[in-house]
Amino acid sequence: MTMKPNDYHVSMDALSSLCKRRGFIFQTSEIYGGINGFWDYGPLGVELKRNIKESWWKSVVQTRENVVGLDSSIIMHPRVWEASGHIGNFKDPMVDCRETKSRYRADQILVFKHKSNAATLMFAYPEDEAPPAKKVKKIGKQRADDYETVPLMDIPVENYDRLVGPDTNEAGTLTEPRAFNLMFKTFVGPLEESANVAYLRPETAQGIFAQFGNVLATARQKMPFGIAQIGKAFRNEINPRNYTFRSREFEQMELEFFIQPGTDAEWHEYWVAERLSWYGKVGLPEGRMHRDIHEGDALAHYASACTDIMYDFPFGTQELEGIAARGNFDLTQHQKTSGKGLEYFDEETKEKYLPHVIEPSAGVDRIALALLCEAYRVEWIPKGKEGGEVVTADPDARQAPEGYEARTVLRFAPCIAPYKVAVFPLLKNKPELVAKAREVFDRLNERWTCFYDQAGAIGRRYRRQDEIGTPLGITIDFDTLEDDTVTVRDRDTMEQIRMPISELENYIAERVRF
RNA sequence: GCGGGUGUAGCUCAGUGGUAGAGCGUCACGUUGCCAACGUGACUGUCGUCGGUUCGAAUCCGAUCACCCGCUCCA
Repeated sequence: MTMKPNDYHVSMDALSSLCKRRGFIFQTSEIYGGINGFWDYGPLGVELKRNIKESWWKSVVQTRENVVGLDSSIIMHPRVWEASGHIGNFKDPMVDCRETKSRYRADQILVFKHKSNAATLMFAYPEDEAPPAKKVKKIGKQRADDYETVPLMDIPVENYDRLVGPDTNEAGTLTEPRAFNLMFKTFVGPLEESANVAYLRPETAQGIFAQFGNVLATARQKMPFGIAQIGKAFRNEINPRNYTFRSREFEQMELEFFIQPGTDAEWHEYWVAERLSWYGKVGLPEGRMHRDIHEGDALAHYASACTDIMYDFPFGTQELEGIAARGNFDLTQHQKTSGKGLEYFDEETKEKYLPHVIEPSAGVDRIALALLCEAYRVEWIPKGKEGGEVVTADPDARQAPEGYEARTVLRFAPCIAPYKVAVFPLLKNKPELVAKAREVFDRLNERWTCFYDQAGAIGRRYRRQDEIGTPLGITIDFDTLEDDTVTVRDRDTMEQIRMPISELENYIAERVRF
């Protein structure tokens, strides 16, 4: 039997409904009405996330001699954020120019406007420059003598439509001033004083840079080598949206891979390829994955390359991971701000340098969401026992066509499925079957997450497991009592094979391997 | 942030001023020899929250919160 590819997009309503119903994802503190941008993972969701993180850790850290792990604290010294540029650039109200994409501090911008308050054009300019008298003449067709200077903050936002930005000749391109500090602020110690202000980290990366010296001194690593970290990060997003995609509290998996300066391009390419291969293994097909290569203006000023790994979500193609070549921007900043030397002495070349870094930075929650979107199918299967082709349901159709019935299934890659195996006695009122099933369950449960179920008809139990993505179902029947064989039912094909209990562990190990 | 929409049982939803409902699900018992069977019974609600109008509000009004859609935004 051939399966059609998942060539349609699940509706996010249907997905979030299933996630709630089956215990993957809940709204945080739901009984109090929830909070925008925060989500909880239920019993199945937490297993899914653990599998994603463990798979990443294994692939990036444990199977590599030259990558080590770190678990840094969420609250760090505030000067970390000064060094990284997270404080300073973003604590003041900013205005953006929609046309030139420039960003200005609103309190450093002045406005040249007509003294009479007439509805003529107004001209914004930086406070350290002279008023733009020429623009008044050329674009505004007015006399500069009739104009006066006022702070930008005094201009009502509703008049921005006749405000010309500093680097443009067109009116109405400036956004209203907005505070851009997206870091959560808190206080260390019981006194809420400004001296005690601290921040929840907006990324895990800076913990790695701040401990670069200690790891270098203790881990006996030589260039190139990496430091990896998985942990929570917090951003006070203006507008969380798309289910769990943009949350205010989220989990990152970040690697800082330190390299000799000049080898940036090759290592960047290497990690893009490594990471794409990992996405394939956890179940995101090539056809749904894209690289977004940042160039020119889209590149941060310190980066020499950045490739985003994108996935086709139902709500659009969105970033799962960014892989940036950040040069030595961060180590330079921390060295400067802390006054502590962070240079590396290369015994081979007898050179001392600040290593460059390649940073693959992935969002665990986004990957979990992508895996759920990808895995979710409603299939129409022929009624009756045998034959007929399974088709992927039209997502807009409300009912299966005549002769078919709907089946909801999460086709997770087995390595990330919350439960690997479900074990069923064929009938619950036959003590011999139940006893044997418990015996098989206990044995398998030592190695894998297993689910035992004896409630209801066997077909119903299979379907329940389909809906939570359990790849294998094992049924103990009367033949088992005779010859110690069981049926193993495949989630995707719904086909069954008969197998001795003694072979089960090898078979499962092979099927669920990463 | 702006505009529109929606909030009733775990899920999907009906209920337009007069005693809170259905299907599915969940659980128990019985039945059941492999793909959402059946029977009986049980569970679940401050009708998102707060306030107002009214003799009386799930229903009308206001505010607020959350979610969805479209813009916007996303170092």
